[in-house]
Amino acid sequence: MSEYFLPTLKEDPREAEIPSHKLMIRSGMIRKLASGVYEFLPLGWRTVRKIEEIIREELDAAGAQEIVMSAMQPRSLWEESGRWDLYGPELMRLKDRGGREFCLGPTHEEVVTKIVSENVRSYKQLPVTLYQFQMKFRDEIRPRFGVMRAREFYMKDSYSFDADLEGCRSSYDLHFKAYKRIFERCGLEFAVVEADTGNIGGEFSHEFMVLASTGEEEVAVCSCGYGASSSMAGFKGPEGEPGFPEEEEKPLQEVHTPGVTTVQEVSGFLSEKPRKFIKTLIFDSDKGPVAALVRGDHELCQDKLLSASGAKWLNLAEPETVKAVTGGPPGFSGPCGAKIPVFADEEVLAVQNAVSGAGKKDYHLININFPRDYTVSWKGRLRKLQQGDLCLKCGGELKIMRGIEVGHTFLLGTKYSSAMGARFVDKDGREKDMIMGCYGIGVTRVAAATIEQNHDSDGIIWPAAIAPFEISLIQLSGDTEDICRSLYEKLSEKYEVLWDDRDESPGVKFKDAQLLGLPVQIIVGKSYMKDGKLEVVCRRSGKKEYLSPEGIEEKISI
RNA sequence: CGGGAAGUGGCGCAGUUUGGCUAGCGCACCUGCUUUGGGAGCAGGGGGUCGCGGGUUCAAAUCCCGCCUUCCCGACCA
Repeated sequence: MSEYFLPTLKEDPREAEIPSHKLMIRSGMIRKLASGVYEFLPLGWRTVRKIEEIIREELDAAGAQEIVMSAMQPRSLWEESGRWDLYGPELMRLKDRGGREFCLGPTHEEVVTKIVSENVRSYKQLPVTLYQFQMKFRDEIRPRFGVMRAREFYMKDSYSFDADLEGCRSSYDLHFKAYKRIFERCGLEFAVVEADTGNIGGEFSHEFMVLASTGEEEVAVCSCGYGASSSMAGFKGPEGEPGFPEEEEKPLQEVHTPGVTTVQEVSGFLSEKPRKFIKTLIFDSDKGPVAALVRGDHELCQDKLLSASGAKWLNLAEPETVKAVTGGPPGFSGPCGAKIPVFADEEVLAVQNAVSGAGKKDYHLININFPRDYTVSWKGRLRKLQQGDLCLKCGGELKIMRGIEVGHTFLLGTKYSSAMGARFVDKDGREKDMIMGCYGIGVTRVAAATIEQNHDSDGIIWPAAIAPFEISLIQLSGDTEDICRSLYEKLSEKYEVLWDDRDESPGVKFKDAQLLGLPVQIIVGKSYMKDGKLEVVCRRSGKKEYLSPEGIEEKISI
């Protein structure tokens, strides 16, 4: 260790906020070069390679084959798939000296599809699954939390090509199972959830989420095993809602509500519960303005509106647009007499004698009833999941948890193969599009997620499988160098040992050992000088035993 | 991109409000001596364009203008 490049820090770096980020910097795993761009130092890279090796073993066992593709990709390739324009500013673009345009790959569907389409002609050559480890580049809108959301990050991506959907499902399944084993072997507590396919596209997908309070995404999980990302989760509202009995329909009435716009304000002004409100949101989209209705105590899920409307993009409308479409300024929009398509969350329609904006400044309508007073062009699920909602499969209460997305599997279908002409000749002699799947694991993110789940106030507590080393050999007082050297040599035959032979005070060595969090610490000091015993400490439990050095390599378990 | 905060030796910070002596503290680093079980002690020492550029002033880390970088929140709730 006196020769190992391992700069540890006593104090938390100012830039770091969450435990994994602080600890990765303090323990000398990583350093920052620019926002969202990190270097991996020897200790950090060892852990990355451990994770990489676990992934490699499981994917090889599942029949996938490792390759390495270029990080730099020509614009023309991305134009074939249509993503040069679609991917947006997240795509890192550059030009060579001749002015030819390239991007730094954020993912490799285009490249791998080209490779396979150029080299596979017959169903006899299918299925094939290729994977690689590589630095990926995404110009994130806001990099944060160290390597958790970085602009340059190490990723494993694989791609499967099959002759038919059934084959693709089994390729998908092989990956799905391999992923479960990978994350189990890494020692992670995780949930698998049904997820949105986002701009990768495809038929369906699953996210592998490491559960942690610092997670960036919300997921819904049920004790019955069902799990989904919060934007995808199927759910129903809680049963029986006390305080809202069936009511007589009352006549529609306009009330003066000067200057009050938000549900909360109007609710206070009229002494009505938010539950009685119809929140009306006006959006601009590529298909023109649309209105979305959710109950006052609910929140709109924009992803759901996006898929319901079939639009490519949606933005909350500017005040001028709101005025033009509803007749009133923002804050006074309502569903009655709407002239644009209205998308309603199904729970809105059940609200009796509801309150909403009147479509003119400083007025709201009360006693709105469906379908008497307004119509909708679409009804379904638009609102966000919230605490208390019930599982569609078993009726149990869904738990909303935060998670870190470490893996994502997609059944792509023919999206890329048809766009890029990846075809083969099938048994029947006809040319068909290959059916694809793609599968990613954020390797560097796995390292960070592991620390989020495994740390205490002293430092990291590595699961043995991905710890950078397995044993901290801590050499203390004076005359222990020789015994340490022989221990180091003996233990190294079986374990990965980090020998702290630095000329530092005991306190420094203990603190650093706790910080680095290797599973087992072997301390050679007082007890050895006194009665020849080594002190063996488990980092996770803190349990100590005193063992003699003879046959020590057989006596410890990691 | 909108809002907030911040940039001062390697790291963490004070100083800026109210301009003024040689820019300071802790840690780290170097030398020597002592020390050696929970981030050692003493003595000596090295290291700073105070983010960058411009301006105001007799005088700028400090005031003004512009820019850059970093972090946090948001980027959908009418």
